Amino acid sequence: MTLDATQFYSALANEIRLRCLMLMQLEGELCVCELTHALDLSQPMMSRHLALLRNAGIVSDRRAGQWIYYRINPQLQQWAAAVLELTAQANHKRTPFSNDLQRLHSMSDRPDAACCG
Amino acid sequence: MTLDATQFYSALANEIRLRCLMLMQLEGELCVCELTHALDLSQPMMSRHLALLRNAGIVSDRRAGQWIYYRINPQLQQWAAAVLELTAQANHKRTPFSNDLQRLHSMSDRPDAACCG
DNA sequence: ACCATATATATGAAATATCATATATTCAGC
DNA sequence: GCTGAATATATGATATTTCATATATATGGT
Repeated sequence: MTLDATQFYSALANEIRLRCLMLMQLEGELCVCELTHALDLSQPMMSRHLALLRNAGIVSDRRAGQWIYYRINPQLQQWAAAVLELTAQANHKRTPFSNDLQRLHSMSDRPDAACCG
Repeated sequence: MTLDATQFYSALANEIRLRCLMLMQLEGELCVCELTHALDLSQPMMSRHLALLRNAGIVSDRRAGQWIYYRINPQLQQWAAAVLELTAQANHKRTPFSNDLQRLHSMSDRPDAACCG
């Protein structure tokens, strides 16, 4: 069950997945539609990348009604969690991450995960 | 000149390159023949992966006579350097990294980089 | 309660793009 | 010319994307 380093970095070696992870790192829990909107991607493509992250144990998911929320897996090994945190701190003001955050915040009809999940 | 996060993680997303980086992180400067021996790979293959790391700005090289020494680039962005350090700390006792270190240390006729570089 | 419909997400299969490896060759310094 | 190292090319393996379709939950009308 232990995630090895190469597998971990392979998951991060894709811009779409890294952008998702950065958003989760900064915002906590996000549903698929929020991520899809923030990154301006097709839903199947987002679903594919989230499945990969989920199978690697990097994110965990939770269903709430019709929505499925993803977050950084709270059981992720400490060093890997630290890597994600470092990456977010150092890069969140740079493209494409800052744009994603902006698109997320300007989304109307967001399900209210952050406040009452 | 700034290394973006996706490019950085793409470089780490390969076991051979990660093993090289871990050795450099732990041992400092190493020449191609030491890396080739420690990882038990062909020279052209090692050269190819080192070229990728060099082009990405993650390692720097220095010629000394017939040998070329590689190290983690001292000008690597701080967050990326911290990621490598974290990864080494958390993983150096695990396979395959521990085996590489052992093979390196048991190599005879090592060029004497560590002591008089 | 039942049925039709809408919304959110996941997945199978095929097409395409990217990456890794092996072999042969070349280059640079002694 | 020998040794350490880099590059070129061909080939095989993996990853990514897209489209079509499937599942699961919610909603409105009867």
